[in-house]
Amino acid sequence: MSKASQSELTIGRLAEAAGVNVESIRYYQRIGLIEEPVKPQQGFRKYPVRAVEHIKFIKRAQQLGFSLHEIAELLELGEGHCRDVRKRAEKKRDKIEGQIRDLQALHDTLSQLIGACRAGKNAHQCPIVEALLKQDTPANAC
Amino acid sequence: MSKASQSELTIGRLAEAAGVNVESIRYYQRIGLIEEPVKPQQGFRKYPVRAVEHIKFIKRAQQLGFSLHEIAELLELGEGHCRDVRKRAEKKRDKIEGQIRDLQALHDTLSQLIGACRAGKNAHQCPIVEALLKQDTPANAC
DNA sequence: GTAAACTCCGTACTCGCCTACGGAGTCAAG
DNA sequence: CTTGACTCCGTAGGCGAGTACGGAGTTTAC
Repeated sequence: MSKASQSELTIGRLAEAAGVNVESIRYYQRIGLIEEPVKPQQGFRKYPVRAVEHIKFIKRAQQLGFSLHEIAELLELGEGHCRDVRKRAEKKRDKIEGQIRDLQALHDTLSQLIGACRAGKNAHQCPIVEALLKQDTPANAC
Repeated sequence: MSKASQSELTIGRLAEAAGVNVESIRYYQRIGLIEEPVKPQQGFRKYPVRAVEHIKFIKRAQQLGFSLHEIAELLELGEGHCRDVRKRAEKKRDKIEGQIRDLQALHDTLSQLIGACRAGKNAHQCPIVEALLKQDTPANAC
């Protein structure tokens, strides 16, 4: 029985727990996004359980459109003084606001178009097409 | 004087007008994202002015996190019957809704953390760091 | 104590999205 | 009619984010 079984993981178990594959973890280590535990002279590296959350955070952030570089920045917010941390967080927040606005606009446009398409307002050209390309495309149907 | 000067562009002018570089346009053509005008037996290819909007649309969509492949799909909505177009547009809209929700959640989290950091609620660790990593990181400051 | 499963490490490969290069041909201004 | 800027076309290189591989060493289960 290993006395550390619930507080330490091998890379394989970590990968499984975090839902990524081993190679990705090794890649994150290579680029300095996560820390590589020292290798014991005997046996394999051991990862703390919280590394699971750490990696999940990376994946979540990535799905939100952050690059690994940006994620590294987010993580580095941890070093340095609170004021700096806050400044950078605010900047990030502004950027996110912009993204939300853009997506919202696209969403609204799509909704409007879907409505027009459903109503069949325009017999000779599909309103979606029309709007997407502003008089471009071969155009048929609708 | 060229009689078509305001309705046709060379690739260079198109690139300039759309704010991308020539190579990108050629790349988009290669992958079939935009159509390459036929080459006249004499002279250079001519692009219609609306190609500018077309490319700008691509860049806007890209900034919203669409891959070129997805953008191609959006553009292809133009082919096919209105019902199909609408179906795909609705799917896309749902996806965008999800993205907005995620970004909004991140935004709220960041806002909350920025507030906590500003209030200096937690003397021994920066709340942003704490929340980002859930008890990870070297941690100082704040 | 041996076999299967896993880790380690380096290197190489892939895929998406460009960017650069080079030797043509073409155009437009002087 | 020449010169400089631009186009054309193919091919190569680059960066981000992995993925694959292969020959070690190590651990674990039987």
